[in-house]
Amino acid sequence: MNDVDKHSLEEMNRLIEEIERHNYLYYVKDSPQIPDAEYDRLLRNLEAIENAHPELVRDDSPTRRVGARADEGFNEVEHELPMLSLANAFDKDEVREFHERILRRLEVDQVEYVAEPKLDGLAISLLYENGKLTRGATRGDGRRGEDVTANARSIRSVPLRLRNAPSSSKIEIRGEVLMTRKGFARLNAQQDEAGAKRYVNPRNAAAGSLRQLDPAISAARPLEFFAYGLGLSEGFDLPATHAEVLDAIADLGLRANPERQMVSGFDGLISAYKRLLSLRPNLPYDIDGVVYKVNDLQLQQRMGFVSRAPRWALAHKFPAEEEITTVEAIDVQVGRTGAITPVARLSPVFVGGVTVSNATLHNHQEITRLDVRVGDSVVVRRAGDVIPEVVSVLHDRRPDTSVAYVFPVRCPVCNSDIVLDEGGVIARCSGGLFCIAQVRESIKHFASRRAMDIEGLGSKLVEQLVDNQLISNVADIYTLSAERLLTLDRMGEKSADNLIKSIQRSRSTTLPRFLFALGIPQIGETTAAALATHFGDLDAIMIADEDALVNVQDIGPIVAHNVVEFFAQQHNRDVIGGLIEAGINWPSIERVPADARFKDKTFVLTGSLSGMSRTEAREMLMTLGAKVTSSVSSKTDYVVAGSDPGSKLDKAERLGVQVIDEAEFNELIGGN
DNA sequence: GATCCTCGAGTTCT
DNA sequence: CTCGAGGATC
Repeated sequence: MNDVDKHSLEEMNRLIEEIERHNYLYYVKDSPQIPDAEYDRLLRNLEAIENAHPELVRDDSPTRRVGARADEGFNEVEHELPMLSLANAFDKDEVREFHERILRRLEVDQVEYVAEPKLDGLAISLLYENGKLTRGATRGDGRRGEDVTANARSIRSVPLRLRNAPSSSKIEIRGEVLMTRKGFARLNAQQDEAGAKRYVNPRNAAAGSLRQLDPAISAARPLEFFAYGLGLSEGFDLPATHAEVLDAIADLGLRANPERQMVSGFDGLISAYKRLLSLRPNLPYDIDGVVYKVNDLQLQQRMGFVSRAPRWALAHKFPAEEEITTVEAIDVQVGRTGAITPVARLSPVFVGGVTVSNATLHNHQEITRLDVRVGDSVVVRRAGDVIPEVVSVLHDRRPDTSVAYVFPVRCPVCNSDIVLDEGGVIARCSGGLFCIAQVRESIKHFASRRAMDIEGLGSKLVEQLVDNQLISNVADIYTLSAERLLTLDRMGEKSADNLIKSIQRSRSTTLPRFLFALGIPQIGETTAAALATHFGDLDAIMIADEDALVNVQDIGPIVAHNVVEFFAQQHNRDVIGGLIEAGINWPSIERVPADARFKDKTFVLTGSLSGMSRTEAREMLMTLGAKVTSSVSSKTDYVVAGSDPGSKLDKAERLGVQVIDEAEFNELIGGN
């Protein structure tokens, strides 16, 4: 070997070592020390040397993650130590039994466990011989699995070489391959673009990706690996506890789950379960439970196995996020704007921790996309706080007698024609004021918290009032008397009195709230506030023509037209007249001084503040001239993060928007 | 004419 | 919270 080659070889080995170190820092330590671009540069440098000296290329080089296509499918491999399954527990009592059985068998009064999330992916085994990855295999039936070495190599969080591995060793790492929720969403978007089939959930996507015959496809999929234990371990000193095993695995360069924790006793198990359950919605990947393992390996051995599951471990499952149920009926709802929304009435099913009996089907397109019919078996999903949705229809379970769903052409409430609006997606009842459903919904909107805030006048009561013809428009609310209210079912003196009081309170309001309450199409809280500040009083808005309206910030020709149209209708003018007569009043708009402290500053509030409600904070900011919006963008000046902030915080950090906490916020506004 | 930003509207259950 | 679309901007 000449000097040049020798130099290249040294440089190549140095680069491989450095890349492996950064992989370790990134995946295991979760603290990258160099930007991604710098990492890519290292990879490219390595590639350049390898291209110049093909004869020197090492097969464990990080550039060699993607191998050749397996045309013949996967070979079967036998696990030297079977990959066992875990016993499941679905409630506390089963966990208590598990714990008490362990205490009894081991004749101890307390026992320590490791608790970690049960990742919803697929189990694989990675075999490292003398530190090099030589085989990756799926779990299969536990005894035999499929050889997916080529695809396992393409996963970035699977090191091709262990760090500090004993020279003569055979170490089998076991863990879970999964796809993050973000990666899953991205993949499905790509599948859509390519006209390919969508995956149902991240687990299926991970399984499908790992089983691609072409490792190049597998490599392009966002797969991740988390180790949860050891299989075979020859030439490697086993520590005394499972927690130490996981730490040792991390030292070898693999990622163990960062949420693992040691707990003690039954109460410890349950608190770990609760902690992970609350963490669940915020984790980047799906988990379907918690795994408890006796920490002490000697004690594990004394516990032994039952059939194919260890007695020292238990999977405590969360309520499933997906369940199968049947569609009993498809109804349509009529919204305040006449929007016709189809709703699937479901046979009640416990999913994601609550009982779900309704799920929106959004619109006729969605019904066509799903091809859902009454009588169908459907998969319903509810993850975290997310609203339940019908994910898919099990078409092979469809009864022979089923008939295709026909979208109604007439409003089920008022029998008016249903028309598609411009986009062709939203169907609307053309009944307008003649549709009692639209009247009911617009009254509910008027009374709602963000509008006139009439406490006690909720959905049920509005329906009662309208159905009993005590009111037929929003002005009628102010003609109600306690005596009339008492004629309603389940209405006592106290409730009637309280309602009259809150109606009275609502007479004093603000112009933006009043405008919003009217329910003018396309006029929400923000636009209502813009109208109010621009024109100053109601009369000016009512007589404004389209040209005048488009001068308002964020109002264009379409919205302007809606506003003019609304005030042109005699009925609307009458109702507004009635409301003013009934004593609705608001303080005249205080012009925000041009030198206001936060003039032209945009704020977004997230999480809850301890000192004031979000609404209070918003109103305070607005009086100081600030604009308060609901979504973060590059134009946002400050994001105020209270406790338990939502996804807005992540976005703010990504966009580099200034984030301030409650203390800083108080300081900022305190200067006034 | 295309692209980005933001608002409005509708949604489930406790 | 998410989707669709109006409005602003280049």
